[in-house]
Amino acid sequence: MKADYYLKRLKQKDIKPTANRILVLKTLLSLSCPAGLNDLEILIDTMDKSSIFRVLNVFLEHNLIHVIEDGNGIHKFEICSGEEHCSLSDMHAHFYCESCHQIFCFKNRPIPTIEFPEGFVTHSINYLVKGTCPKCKKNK
Amino acid sequence: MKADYYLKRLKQKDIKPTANRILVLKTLLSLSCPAGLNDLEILIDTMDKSSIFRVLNVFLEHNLIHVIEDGNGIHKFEICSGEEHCSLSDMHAHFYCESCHQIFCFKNRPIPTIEFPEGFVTHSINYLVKGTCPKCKKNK
DNA sequence: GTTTATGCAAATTCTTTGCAATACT
DNA sequence: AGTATTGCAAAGAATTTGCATAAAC
Repeated sequence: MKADYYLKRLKQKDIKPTANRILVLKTLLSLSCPAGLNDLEILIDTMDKSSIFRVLNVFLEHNLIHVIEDGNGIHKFEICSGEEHCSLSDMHAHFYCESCHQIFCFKNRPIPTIEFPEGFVTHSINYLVKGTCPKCKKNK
Repeated sequence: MKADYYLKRLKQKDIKPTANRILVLKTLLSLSCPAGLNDLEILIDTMDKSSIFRVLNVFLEHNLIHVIEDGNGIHKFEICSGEEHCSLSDMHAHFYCESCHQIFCFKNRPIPTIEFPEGFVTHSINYLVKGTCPKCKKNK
């Protein structure tokens, strides 16, 4: 049944379900934080990094995941929460701790939107706050 | 007089003014968009890339500039607008065109802030909207 | 049997560092 | 002289591509 769920998510976005794609999806779903390519390579030791990379690209193109950039120019990938459509209201704020380099998701905090001039079409929004997390604040 | 202005900006942030630093500052001030290391290297052909890199780092440490990440994990640097202090209210929204890869600054649009739980200390905020700019929208 | 996906290796791109030479005070 | 800055070269880190093999339909 869990397996069915993965298939469903992939089929929903018109992604042909291969073993590797299911594996990547499963791994992303198991995490509470966005994961980078490196993180995924460590978590999935049966797959080559380039294969993970290509699977992520397929996921991106089909709007199953989206990218956020952590504070260091590294791409982190995150499953779109809405099963149906990865909408703007889906996007939430992230907090990057400059001390421990961890990313925190604030799913309950939708990103406030801004009005742009005529002609600018918004696809996605990154709202990243950089600072110090409670843990690192204590240890100082 | 203009030259004095550069010196003033550097001195304000306790940065020893060298010829190269003035050059980088001058270049950054001449641009309306955040510039990446590569852009700067092209614009400043008298300086080695590593020197520009190190100057930027000095500027960062002294809060003369801040980084924003464009949509592709590339660091773009931008002068803090306030001469006195690079505050949160200084930060503004950016728009990244996924088609022509250009970054647009919306200096008049301050970033709406979000409440984080107790203990999270905010240093800076990146608000990056990705989408299609008016020009690229037309050419499609 | 044709198309699609995968793994390996290597190329690219961007960032960062070591070190010797230069400039500054 | 002594410290800080710079340029060159090369190392690192992350991403991306070419190509031959393997899997799927």
